[in-house]
Amino acid sequence: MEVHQLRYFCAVAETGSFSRAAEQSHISQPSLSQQILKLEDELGARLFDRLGRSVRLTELGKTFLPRACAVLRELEAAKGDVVEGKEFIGGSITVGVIPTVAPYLLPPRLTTFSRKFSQVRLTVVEEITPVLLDRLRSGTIDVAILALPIRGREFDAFPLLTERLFAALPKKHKLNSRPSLSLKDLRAEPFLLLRDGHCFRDTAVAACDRARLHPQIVFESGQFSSLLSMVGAGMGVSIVPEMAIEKKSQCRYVRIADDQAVRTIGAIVLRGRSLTRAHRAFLSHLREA
Amino acid sequence: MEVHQLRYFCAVAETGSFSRAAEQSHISQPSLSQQILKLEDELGARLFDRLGRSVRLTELGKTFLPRACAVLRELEAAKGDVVEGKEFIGGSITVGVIPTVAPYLLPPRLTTFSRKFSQVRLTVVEEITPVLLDRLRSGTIDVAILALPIRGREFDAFPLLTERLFAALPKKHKLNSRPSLSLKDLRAEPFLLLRDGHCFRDTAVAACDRARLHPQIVFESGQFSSLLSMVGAGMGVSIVPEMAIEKKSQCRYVRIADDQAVRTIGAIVLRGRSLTRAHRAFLSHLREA
DNA sequence: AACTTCCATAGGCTATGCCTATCCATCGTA
DNA sequence: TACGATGGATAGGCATAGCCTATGGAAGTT
Repeated sequence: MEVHQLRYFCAVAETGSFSRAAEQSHISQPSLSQQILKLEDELGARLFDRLGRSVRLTELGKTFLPRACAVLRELEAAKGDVVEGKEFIGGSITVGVIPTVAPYLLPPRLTTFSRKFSQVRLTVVEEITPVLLDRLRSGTIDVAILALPIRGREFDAFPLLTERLFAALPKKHKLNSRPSLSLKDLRAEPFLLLRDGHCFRDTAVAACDRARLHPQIVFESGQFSSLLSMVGAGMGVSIVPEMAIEKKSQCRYVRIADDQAVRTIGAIVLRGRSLTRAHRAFLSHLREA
Repeated sequence: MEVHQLRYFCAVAETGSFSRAAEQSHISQPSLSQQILKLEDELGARLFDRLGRSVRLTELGKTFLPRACAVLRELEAAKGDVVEGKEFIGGSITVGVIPTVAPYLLPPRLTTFSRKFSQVRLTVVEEITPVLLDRLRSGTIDVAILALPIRGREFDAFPLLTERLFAALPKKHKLNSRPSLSLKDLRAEPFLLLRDGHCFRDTAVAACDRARLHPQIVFESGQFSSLLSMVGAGMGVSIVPEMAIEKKSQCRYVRIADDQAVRTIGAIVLRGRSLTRAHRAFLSHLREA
């Protein structure tokens, strides 16, 4: 039983004539005849009485007609749903962010996005990178915003911005006046760093490694604001990305003059996943803003 | 969008794998792949995300799945309806009868039929032959019971019985003692006949014509019982079919010795009309009884 | 009786769905 | 890192099935 057979059947039922139905269906009368015959064959019963003059539904045809119509209606509805679904910018997006980005980059962009696409329900979760990657794989988040690069070809990445790293120094530190400094200059300083698991800790440690620096770590925290408070209190120095700089804190910030002392923030999605219009809108909004 | 594509789509959604779905659908994996691709192409969007390991429905696929299932369900329902409808001996039959048969032949057979096939709703209408033919054509009755033959190849006929004609005579008529008589013997008698339009009038008149008899008609009625009452009252003679003989009436009946003085009762249906099982059961019941 | 109308049949062509073989990417494992 | 296993996509060939035109045959019309 094929869709076109049902179409032809309904056309004949509607017009009361094979010829008319064929015309309406844009096929030749014999072709339509064949398909009706075939349908009747499969059902094992006649659907029409062929009287000399006209054609009339049999009892069975009468019971079959609404069924056939229902199938065609359902089909149209299905197609319509898809088209609509494609046009529609809405639905929900769940975005995951690493903690060292969450407070700085996202809030303003989320509000402008939500204003622009009020149909889209945004959910944000804050997790460290490996958790985000797992959640991308399992589909519990759609997009992750984190530090690039991510190894492997498992994800598609969209870089958003690259920021320099800064040394955070106590207010009265002797290096404060310098426009920039090398990490080597911090050799003697006690360090405050993010806790293990935070990718920016790795970024900072990598930068130190390149400078042959093996810092003594005197404090660890899960968030920059704690580190900066401690730095302001004179416990030591730290390394922070540009976006973490708090103007009104007790710290001073000096740019680190190392071309590799940067971090790149980007959005990634699971490679091969099809993106809804909402997803795409979100990604391009992130890039524009 | 074809039915088999929807089937494959549902199979993939169910099994979460093209290969598994292909196996379940008894086709090769490439064939299934092709059809899914084609479906996606027509819809203009991906229905599945092909991740390395497994396959997952896209947002669009998720909305499409229940639709596709609905179509398939409707289709099954339609098919089921037809099969059921074929098995079922029921529904309704409307049968038309001419007035000169209605009171005699039908009642006993209808009751036995209704007892046997209690699911079938029987309706009877009493009309003269041309009206019955029209109603067969228009489909407002399914079967007509009337005097054969019917001219033309417009109908299919099922002869039921052939009955002799009898002369109905007043109780004290001189011809009463004869075992049979010729119409010529009635040359002198005043005649009572059915009204014009009743086919049996034509049958009787034709018989008279063959006997070179041009009867003087003194009474006309639409039913035999009126004629017979009048005959009993001595108004004249009449011609009646065997089934119209009323044993307890004031008349005497003498067989007419003319091989052509018969009438054949039969059932007819519109040629080319498909008959339901109920129709066929009714026709064969008429013949058996 | 010729003509028209309408559905069915016949024969040929093309498109399409299915097949096997193969490719390519991913994933698990030595 | 390299290799084999798994799973989907691609390529090419074949058979079916739907469509076409031409024709047949029955019924109704002029």
